[in-house]
Amino acid sequence: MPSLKSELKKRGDFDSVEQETTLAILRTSDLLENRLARLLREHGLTPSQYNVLRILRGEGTPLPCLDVAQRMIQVAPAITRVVDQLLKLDYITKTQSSQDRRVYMVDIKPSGRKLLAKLDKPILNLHANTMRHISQSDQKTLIRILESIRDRQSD
Amino acid sequence: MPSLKSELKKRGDFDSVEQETTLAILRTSDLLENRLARLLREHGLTPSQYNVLRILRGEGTPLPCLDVAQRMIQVAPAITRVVDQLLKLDYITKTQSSQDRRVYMVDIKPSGRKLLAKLDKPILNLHANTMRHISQSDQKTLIRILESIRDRQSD
DNA sequence: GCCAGATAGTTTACATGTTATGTATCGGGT
DNA sequence: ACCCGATACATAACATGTAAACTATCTGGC
Repeated sequence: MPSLKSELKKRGDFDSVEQETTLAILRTSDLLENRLARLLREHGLTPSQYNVLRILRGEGTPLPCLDVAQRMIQVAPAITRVVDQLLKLDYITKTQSSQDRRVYMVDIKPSGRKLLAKLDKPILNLHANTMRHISQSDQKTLIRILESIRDRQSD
Repeated sequence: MPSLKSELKKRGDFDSVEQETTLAILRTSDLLENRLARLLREHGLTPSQYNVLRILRGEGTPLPCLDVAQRMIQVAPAITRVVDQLLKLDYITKTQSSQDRRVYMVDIKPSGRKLLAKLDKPILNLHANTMRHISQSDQKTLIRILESIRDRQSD
C-alpha cells in the first residue's frame, strides 16, 4: 500500500470527503506536472515555455502578450519573462504593433514549430502511458466531473 | 459554454482523450490551488508553509527536515527555506539532534497550532464550497480514479 | 584508528507565480 | 488641444520548485 493513502493517514484522517477530493486532485496534478516537466527539460523547455509555444502554434497568427497570458490563466508579469526567455532561445518573435504601440505581438518561429513537432509524439506517449490503466469510460467520467467542478466556480 | 472547453478548442482540438484527461486534471488543480493560496495569504501563510505546519501537527512529534520534505514530495532545498521562514514567523522550532548531529528536528510551536486551529474551519468551508455541486458519489468516483492513476505510476 | 562512501542539510543559480508599482500609450470628454 | 482614466507591458520584491555542488557528519571495513 503505497504513498498517498498511507502518508495521509499518518497525519490524521481526512476532515471531510471534500477535502479528500481536493487533495486527490492536487496530488495527482503534481505527479503529472512533474512527469511532463521532466520530459520537457530534456528538450531545454520549461512547462510555461512549452505552453506559450503551444498556444502560438494553435493560434496560427501573432498574438498580443496579454492574450497569451489570459489563455494560461496567468498574470502579466509572468508572461513578460517567459516571452523574454523564448526570444533568447530564438523560438518566437516579438514586434510592437503599429496600430497600438502599447501592444507587442508575439509569434512562433519555424524553429519553434520544429521543436514542438519533435515534442508532439513523446508527449502524446507520455499521456497515453500515464493513463494506460484507466479505461476510456473512466477518463470520460473524470473529465466530466472535473469540468463540472471548474464550471461551478464563481471566480 | 465557458472557459476550458472553448479555450482549448481555439488552440486546436485535443490530440487524444488521455491528453484531455491530463489537461482537465491540471486545470482543475490550478483552480483549487489558487483558491487555497488566496485564503492562506489572508493569514500570512503560503501553501508550502501551511503544508509543513499540517504535517508537523499531524505527526505530533518532532520530525527531521527531510522527512517533512518527503511527505510533501519535495526536494530538500525547498524545505530548508520554508523551515527558515516558519522559524522567522515563530511557528516552529528547529533543533539539532544529539544522536545524529547531521539531523535537525523541526516541531510545531503552540503559536503554530493556534494558527492552524484558526484556519481549520475556513479551509474546510472552502473545500466544501468548491465541491458543493458535486455529489458524494461523484466525489468518491473521482477519488477512486485519481488514486488508480497515481498508484499505477512506476516512479 | 582511519578512510571511503553514504547521508542530512545548506547554498547557489535559474525559471516561475504573485502582488504592487511604474511607464508608455490610447481614447474619450470638455 | 488637453487632461484623466484605462490599458499593455515592464520592473521590483518575495516565496517556491528544481538541479548541482558543497559542508558536516556518520559508518562500515580495513
